[in-house]
Amino acid sequence: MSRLSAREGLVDAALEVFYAEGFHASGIERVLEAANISRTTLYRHFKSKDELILAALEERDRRYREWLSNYITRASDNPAGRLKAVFRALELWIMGEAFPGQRFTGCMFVNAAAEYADHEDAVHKLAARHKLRIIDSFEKLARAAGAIEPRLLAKQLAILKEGAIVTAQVMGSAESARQAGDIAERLIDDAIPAARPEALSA
Amino acid sequence: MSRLSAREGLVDAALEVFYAEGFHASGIERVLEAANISRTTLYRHFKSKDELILAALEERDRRYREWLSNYITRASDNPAGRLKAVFRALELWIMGEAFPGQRFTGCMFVNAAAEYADHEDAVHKLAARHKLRIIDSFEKLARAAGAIEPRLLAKQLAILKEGAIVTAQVMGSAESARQAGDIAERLIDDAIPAARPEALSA
DNA sequence: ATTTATATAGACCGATCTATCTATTTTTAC
DNA sequence: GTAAAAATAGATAGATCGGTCTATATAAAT
Repeated sequence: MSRLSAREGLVDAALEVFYAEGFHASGIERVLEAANISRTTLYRHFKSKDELILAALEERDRRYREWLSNYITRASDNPAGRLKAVFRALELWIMGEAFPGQRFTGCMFVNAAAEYADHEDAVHKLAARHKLRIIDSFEKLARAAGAIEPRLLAKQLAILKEGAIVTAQVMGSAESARQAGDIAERLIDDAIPAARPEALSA
Repeated sequence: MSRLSAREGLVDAALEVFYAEGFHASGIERVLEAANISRTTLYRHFKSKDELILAALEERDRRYREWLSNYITRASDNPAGRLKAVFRALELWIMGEAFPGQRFTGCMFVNAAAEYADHEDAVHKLAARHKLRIIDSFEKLARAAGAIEPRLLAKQLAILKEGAIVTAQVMGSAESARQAGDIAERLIDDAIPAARPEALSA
């Protein structure tokens, strides 16, 4: 194992442990045994638990947005269709079919922001940045789809997405994703004149 | 101080500390000094930290639903208006004007469910019960308002509510409450034939 | 093959965690 | 006013926390 893959294994284990069991609740020891690595090695790569948490969240941000992007890109060839596909992706995620071997326990960034409530905390800031990136990607699609107010539509869809995820996490059911998706479809159709059936028939 | 108020002060302090700083991150000591009480007294009233957390969440559930109910009841005299008023209440809460001396750090039950991810955990169950009670209260209003599918409307509004709260917590802004409220108004109007302007003018 | 440099495992550190126990004070009862 | 009962503060226990240190093993270099 090169030193690069040691770091990768560490981040991978951190992602798994912190997502499944929380940040403060999980000791470094849990990560070490999950990564099958020793304390010294961890502190050679990261100067503190917080740094490891930040690295894990950076990786989560990367993987999550890549997964979502891939899913909606394959699901539809037009921007409006891709926005609608987001909520079908959420449903799969909630049912545990998005990230193999990883049980759904809500959005890792929401969970992180909850444990690190201070907005100035680096962890919290990273969570906010992730959400902003998601909104930005929605906005791009909304603009490409010809939405009247792309930023507004993006924020509305983001609210629906968060609501569906949190509800699923707390209640333990995936129906919220479908319900949010239904609302989203109406918002998208209303915001994109060309995509409205009425406009097409006129 | 009677023994009743000692318990009350303890629950009050627990609510404050755990909401502001998280459950695992807050030691018992922080609660003790906030309540100005000794260890022994705590363990006379609660047999463990978990029991104290459960008691604090029970109290939060009581206070929160009472606050929301009072707000929307005063805001409007009809069920549809009260449902719409929910989102104005959220905005006040996010801005820190709902619970005096308590900075907004998201929904305490969402935060609790995040730290206690196991659905069988008593804390998680309590969080789910709170959300169910909120949905039930929405459903009653929706039914009273003459909604076509009261349960569905209630769930939709709940998703919007959760989305607005989580977004506000992570992003640190109250605009999500207004945006969710705008969507909610459309859903409510669409679900209640008698309340639709078109229907009235027909 | 021997020296040098690096990575490792795991003992160890002080601090902090939840929870208990004891010694003392305060309250209650009459 | 005094005895019985209850509640208190604070010391303490035992476990675990994040983080460091040392002694050993491995790899690289010449």
